[in-house]
Amino acid sequence: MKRTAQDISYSDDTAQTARFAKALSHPVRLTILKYLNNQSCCFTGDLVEVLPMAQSTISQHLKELKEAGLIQGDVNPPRIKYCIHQKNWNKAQELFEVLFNKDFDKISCC
Amino acid sequence: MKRTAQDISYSDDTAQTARFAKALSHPVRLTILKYLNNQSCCFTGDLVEVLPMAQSTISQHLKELKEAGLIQGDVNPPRIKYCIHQKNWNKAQELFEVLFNKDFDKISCC
DNA sequence: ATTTGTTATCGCAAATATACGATGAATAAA
DNA sequence: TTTATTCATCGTATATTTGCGATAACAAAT
Repeated sequence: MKRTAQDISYSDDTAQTARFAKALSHPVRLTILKYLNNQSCCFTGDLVEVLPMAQSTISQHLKELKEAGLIQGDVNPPRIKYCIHQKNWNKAQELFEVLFNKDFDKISCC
Repeated sequence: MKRTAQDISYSDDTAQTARFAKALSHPVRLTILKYLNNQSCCFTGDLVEVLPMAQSTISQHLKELKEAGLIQGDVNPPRIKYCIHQKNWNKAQELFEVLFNKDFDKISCC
């Protein structure tokens, strides 16, 4: 019985890092995150004004960021206020730090 | 004349960060990078032994990592030695650091 | 109860990503 | 020259992503 890619199970950290990276892999989502991280929380409508794309498209990107855990939305009728999900944002930062951290005993060969 | 998502041009850093993030967004590629970063350079065959997937699939992931600039391959007939592309790897680290870095004048509202 | 403002979701089309087996290319060894 | 080894590339099938317009959902105001 042959093993294929479907059988692979990755460590929690690897899977989580990949999930975060995927959320960060689109320039629109990066723009949204930078906006939230640097300026303030905002409403969907604020982003619709800034970004030249359909409202439905932006809403979809927000959904992906929310599902990845990087942002959170608080109902503030009739609007929804989006903010960085600080705890998960910190976790993502930590995972990327670990990823880029060389082990001290790395063997260099090139 | 309507503006759509196709018209958007992003800053170099945003585009580059997105490209790096996309390369990091698959657990197999993360596994390869961790392997290279923590242990040593390696040949494609080493990865084929470690990862339970088709050789062609692994080769494809290596190609994507190479195209993203995160690794480099040195011909070492009949094999190819893959290593982290240190300069671009450092650049990626820097871009993610900037991404997660809060500006000091951030306005907190939630 | 109806209307308004805001945002999410649906349905679709096009593009991209993922994985595989089969084949090709290149070099070293026989 | 042939063979063996190693790795890339091709062709293909399936799944996921991206983007849009249209529509639904929901609370607040009228």
